[in-house]
Amino acid sequence: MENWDLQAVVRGCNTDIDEVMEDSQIPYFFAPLSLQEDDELFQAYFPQAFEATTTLAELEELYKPFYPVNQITSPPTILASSISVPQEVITEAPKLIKNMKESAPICKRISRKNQNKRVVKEVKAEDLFSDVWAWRKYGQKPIKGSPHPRSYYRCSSSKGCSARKQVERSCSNPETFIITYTAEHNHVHPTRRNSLAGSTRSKFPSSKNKDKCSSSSNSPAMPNLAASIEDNREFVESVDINIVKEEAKLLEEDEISNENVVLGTMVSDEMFQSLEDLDRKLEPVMEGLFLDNFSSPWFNINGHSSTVTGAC
DNA sequence: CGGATTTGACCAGCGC
DNA sequence: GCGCTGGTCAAATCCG
Repeated sequence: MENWDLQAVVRGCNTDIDEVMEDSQIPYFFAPLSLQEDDELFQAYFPQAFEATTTLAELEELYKPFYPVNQITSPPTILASSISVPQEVITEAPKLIKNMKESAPICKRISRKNQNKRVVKEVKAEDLFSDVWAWRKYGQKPIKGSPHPRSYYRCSSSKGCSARKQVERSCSNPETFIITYTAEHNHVHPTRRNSLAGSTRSKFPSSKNKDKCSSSSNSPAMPNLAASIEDNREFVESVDINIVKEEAKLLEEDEISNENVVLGTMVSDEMFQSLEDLDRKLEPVMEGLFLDNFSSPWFNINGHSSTVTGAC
């Protein structure tokens, strides 16, 4: 939970927010706010989690930095005392958001060229290629400010597929990698994981490659190579047995990813689980909250006022 | 030999 | 307009 990389989330905040908000009916509360905004919004709605007492004037101050002034008639008035928040939410939520804030690296602007929807996942090294698609590497670039190069892959499962993914080692947690999926597959899932056939070179290198890669330990294509070779061998031996099981799992992950797209937020699996737990606990609270406050013009869900120009 | 990776060159968007 | 930077191309090379 504490190791997930907020770079992914932060980048997610920079996706085309207007587009996401237009495509969805998501209340603004769950829109991809910047971390600062998210923190402030949460603090505004759950002041008990931060302070014992909060005045309405202070609440208004908290709102100021992130609601678009020209859209606001009057910020929603919420009596802190009227909100009944479960104790565990009060204790867990601030930690979660605090972690988000603290571990958030410098926010990077999303690609200018590719404005397609993006999904970012943080995975461990052994899961780097554990999806049903076949990926062909077509480039690698050192990224300014990052000690690790970024690798570029395109889908080779089908000719003409525009799906791409970028793989970059996490700065905050070098044992994990940030995968950014760009564009969408224009074909169905392969019936079998044909990526196994096409990517053996990256997954299970020969001894020659081993030497080569051991000299460049930060090669994203060969993460933690020495340590994972044995794991990879075991993976090969068990893959036929596990392939159905794995694909089921991956399909499930795909669904989670799709959900992330809808939310316009990119989270690691651990993070997603935590957010889901938090969401479940908040659900009864938020239901009433939305009805009372989010139907007001202040939350212009479908308009174009949701452009966020916060800390990112 | 087919398909993969590597890597330098090139292109385009953005900020100054 | 220019430089920086990220993304892509494509030739060379590698591997099964």
